[in-house]
Amino acid sequence: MKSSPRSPGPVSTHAKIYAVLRRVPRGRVVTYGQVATLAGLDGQPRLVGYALHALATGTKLPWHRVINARGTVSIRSNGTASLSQRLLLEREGIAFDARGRVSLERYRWKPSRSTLRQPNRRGK
DNA sequence: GGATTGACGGGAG
DNA sequence: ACTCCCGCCAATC
Repeated sequence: MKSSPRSPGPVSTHAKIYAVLRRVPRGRVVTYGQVATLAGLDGQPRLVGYALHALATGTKLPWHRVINARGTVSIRSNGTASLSQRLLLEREGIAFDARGRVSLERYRWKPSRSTLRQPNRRGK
């Protein structure tokens, strides 16, 4: 039996989030809320942020591709935004606005039909 | 084991 | 378009 800490499900919440994160292709970004939805935690974007916060420094996960719904790099508890995150994204070809915002309309990752779990995004 | 926090989102003003 | 408030749930102390 798995020594699941206090995970309600068979897989820990973090694991689900990390699994989704791994699918985010290079040059694309996703919002916390979107990751939460894809991870089966629809409506709990904070859990995503918490999971990312627990990531080790040398993680292989593309954590930098996760930004908030405003299209900006989230401010850490540190009080400052991760500058490296922006650099990593720009390095992948993602352009930032003069105000430091990314065009979600343009870079938001759209998962394949197979992994599609999104209920119905604001279909513009 | 209870209380607080936290890489957010959405609505309301 | 921006700011403030509340809520959700897990992890931490």
